[in-house]
Amino acid sequence: MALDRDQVVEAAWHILQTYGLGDLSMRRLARELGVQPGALYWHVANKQELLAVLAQRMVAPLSTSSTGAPTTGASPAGTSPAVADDDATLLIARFRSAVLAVRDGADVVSVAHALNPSGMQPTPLLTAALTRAGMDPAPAETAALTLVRFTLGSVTAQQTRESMDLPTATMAAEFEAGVRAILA
Amino acid sequence: MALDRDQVVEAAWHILQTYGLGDLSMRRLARELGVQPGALYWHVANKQELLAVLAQRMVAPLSTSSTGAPTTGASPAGTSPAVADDDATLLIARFRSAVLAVRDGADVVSVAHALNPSGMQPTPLLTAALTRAGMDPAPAETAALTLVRFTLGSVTAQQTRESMDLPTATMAAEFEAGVRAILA
DNA sequence: TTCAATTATTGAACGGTGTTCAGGATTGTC
DNA sequence: GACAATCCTGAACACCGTTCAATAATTGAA
Repeated sequence: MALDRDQVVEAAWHILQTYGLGDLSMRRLARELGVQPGALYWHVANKQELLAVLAQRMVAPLSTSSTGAPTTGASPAGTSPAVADDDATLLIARFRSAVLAVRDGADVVSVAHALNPSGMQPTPLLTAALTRAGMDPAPAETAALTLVRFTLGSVTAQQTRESMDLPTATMAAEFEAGVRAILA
Repeated sequence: MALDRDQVVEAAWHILQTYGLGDLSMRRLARELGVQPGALYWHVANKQELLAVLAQRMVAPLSTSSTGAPTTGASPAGTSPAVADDDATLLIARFRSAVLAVRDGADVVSVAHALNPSGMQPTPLLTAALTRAGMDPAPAETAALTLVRFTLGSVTAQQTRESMDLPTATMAAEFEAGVRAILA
C-alpha cells in the first residue's frame, strides 16, 4: 500500500523525538520508510514544510485542554483577577514542557513562532488568559510574546546544554523566576 | 606568507556579517582565503570552535565601554538606585544591537551563551548593574539570565523573519516592552 | 475486462557539506 | 647544509537537500 503524508510526518516525528534534529535528514527519513529520498517530495514540499508540521504537532496538545476560557459564566463574585494570571502561568509552563520533551524542540518551534508570532500557540491562548486577568488586549499580546520568546530562549539554552551533556539542574528554577518577573 | 588564526577568524567574520551563517562554510572560507579546506584545520579545531570565537567577537564591544561600574566613589548622595537600573536597560539594549547587527547573530551567540551562561557577556555586567541597583547577587544573576534569554529569543525571531523578508516593524517596541516588564 | 489517466516511486544526478590524513612544501635553527 | 617544526595540498569519506525523466502501480470509466 502506498505511502501517505501522515506516515511521513509520523516517521519524522519519531526520528526527531528519539535522535534529534541532526539525525532528521530526508535521506534518513526515506531509509526508515523503506523508500527512495525523492519519494518524500511527493508528500511534502520540502524539509522546511515538514518541520513546520512537526512544530504544530508539538504545540497541539496546548489547544485541546483544561485551560481554555470558560465560554459562559463570569468569575464568581469576589474572586481576584489572579485566577487568569495563574492560567497564564500554567499555559507557559505547559508550553515549556511540550517543547522541552522533544529533542531540539526549541529550534523547530522557534522558526514556526517567527513565521507567525501572534497566530501560533501558545500566544493566542496566553493573550486571552491575560485579557481575562484584566489587561487590555494590546499589552496582553505584547506580554504573551515576551513570555513565549523568553521561554524559547530558555529552552534553547537548556537543550543545547543537554546535547552536550552539560548540567541543567538550575534551569527549571531560572525559568520559573523569569516567568514570575514578567508577570509581575 | 603563512596564513594565521586571526586571518581565518577575520575572513569568517566578514562572511558571517555579509552573507550569513548559511554561507559560512569551511569550503567557502577556504576559497576566500585562497587555500584548501584542510588548511583551516591547522588553525582552528573545527567549525564549532570558530563560531564560538565569532560569538565572543560579537559581544566584545560590550566589555570595553562606558557602562562598567565606576571603581571608586559611591553614588552621589540623594541619587536614586534607578541609575544602575538604567545601566541594565542600556546594557541589554546594546547587547541586542550587537547581536542584531550580524546576520544570524542570535543563532551563533545562543550556543555560546548555553555553554557558559553566567560567564559570557552581557550576563556578568548585567548582574553587576542590577546588584548596584540594590538587588541581592543571586536574584540579580537570575534576572540577568532572564534578560539575556528573552533577548536571544526575541532576536532569533526577528532575524528569522528578516531572512525570509517578512516585516519586523513591531519587534523593537516588543523588545523594549519586554525589558521593562522584566525589570519592573 | 480492457485501457487510459492519475497517482506514486525509482534511480540517477547536481552541487553542495564537515572532517581526516598521508605526503609535500616551506620556514627557522644549529 | 642538515634537521626539525610548521604549514598546506590533494584526495578521499560519508554525508546533505532537491530535481526530474522514466517507470511502475493503482484507479475509474467504457
